[in-house]
Amino acid sequence: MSGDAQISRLKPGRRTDIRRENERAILEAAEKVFAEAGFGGATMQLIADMAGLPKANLHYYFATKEDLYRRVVQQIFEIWLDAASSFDDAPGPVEGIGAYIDAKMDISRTHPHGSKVWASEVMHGAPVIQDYLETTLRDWTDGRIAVIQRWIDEGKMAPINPRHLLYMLWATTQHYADFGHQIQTLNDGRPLSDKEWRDAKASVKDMVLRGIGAI
Amino acid sequence: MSGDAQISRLKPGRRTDIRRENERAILEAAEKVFAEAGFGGATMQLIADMAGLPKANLHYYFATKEDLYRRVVQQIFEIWLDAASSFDDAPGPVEGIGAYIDAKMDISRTHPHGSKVWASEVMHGAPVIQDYLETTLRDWTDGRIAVIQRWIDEGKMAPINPRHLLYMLWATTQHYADFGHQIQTLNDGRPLSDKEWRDAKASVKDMVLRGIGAI
DNA sequence: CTTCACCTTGACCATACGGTCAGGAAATGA
DNA sequence: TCATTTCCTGACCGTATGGTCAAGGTGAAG
Repeated sequence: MSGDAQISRLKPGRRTDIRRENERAILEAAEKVFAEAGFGGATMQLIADMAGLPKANLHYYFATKEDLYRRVVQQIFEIWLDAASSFDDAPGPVEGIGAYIDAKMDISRTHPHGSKVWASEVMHGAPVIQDYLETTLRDWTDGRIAVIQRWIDEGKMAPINPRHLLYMLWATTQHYADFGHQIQTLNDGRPLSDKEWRDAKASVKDMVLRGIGAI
Repeated sequence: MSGDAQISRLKPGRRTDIRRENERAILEAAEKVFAEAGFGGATMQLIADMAGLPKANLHYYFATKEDLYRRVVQQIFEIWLDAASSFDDAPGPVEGIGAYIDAKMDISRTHPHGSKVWASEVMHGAPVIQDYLETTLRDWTDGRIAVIQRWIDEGKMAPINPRHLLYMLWATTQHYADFGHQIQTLNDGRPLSDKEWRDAKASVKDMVLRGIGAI
């Protein structure tokens, strides 16, 4: 068993490749369609077309529309959590929160669809990922609140409410993805350039770090 | 004609009352359903049930689902703009931006559904209110940027980028409506109490006003 | 070559949805 | 009272959607 597994990992075999590649293409298309149309507005047909597969093939890899949606949301949540590591091992708020803002702003730029799907899911009452909110997210939040409180106790920042600081960080960074269309419209219809993204990141970091008395 | 109009305004007449009351009930139900299910997930039947009317009656007052949706979004946008007046006639950022944060946080608490519908609309590319973004919102934004820039020039706040300050204000205040479910989950499943809302408002104002060097 | 597990897909189905309509009820004004 | 406008609604329709299925294709192993 384990020998076979190793061999198939080294020499993947076309079968495995097909499955992996098709699932990847479907998930990528699904993320985009769910983000642009919402769960209710998205259709399996549209996802199939975008993935370049017949609709029946989608149901071969993902039993139901809800299963596919669940996978998309979970995928995003994991990216989300990975970025959270920026927070850890930082000596103080300037480094920790600064790196976290950088990471989340980068995700907003590279994964705008995922951010929208997440936002939509939460706005509709988190019917699919409620358990994640109650376990993983709550634990993560509590841990980060403790870190921030420690920084406050050590006099490295002003005594603000750590919970509302986290909300502000989430809101502000994800805004650039979720409301990207509005931002683009107010930017004369053009997407933010590299320079404008750097300005955005710098502005957010400046306002937040100054706002918590870290600089 | 004008005489009749005046009379019917003073003594409304049952006809007018019926229309106004039914339209109000439909719009209220629609706002909630659109917020909870998105445009695609909402059904006219569900809105009708929630408004206590047969579905066919909805189509008597609103020709299509899209017409009804459009009215809901417009309604929200107007509430939005009214709050913006907090910004004007303020001697400086502490009063102006402070009042704006107060007003927007209050709206997030009293009109969470509307905020979600707006967010959903923008996230999906603003198919219905794109023209509002390009005209009314852009003009409003430009005006407010000018005001902020004046405050900066007068030395009343730090030289931050006014545009990104506005984005932060929108993001942070609306987060309490759009992500209210997540906030409630992280609050042990309970909605924010009066005191917790006061804390939230105070925290946001404190961080923002300190962040822009106004206090 | 044969076998077998895995993949592919056109055709099909039941359902639910937005929207229509005809005919009746109710209110208003003359 | 009668005529007219407005309002109400059950029944209906065409369409689009999520999902199914049976039949066939394809590559790897023996």
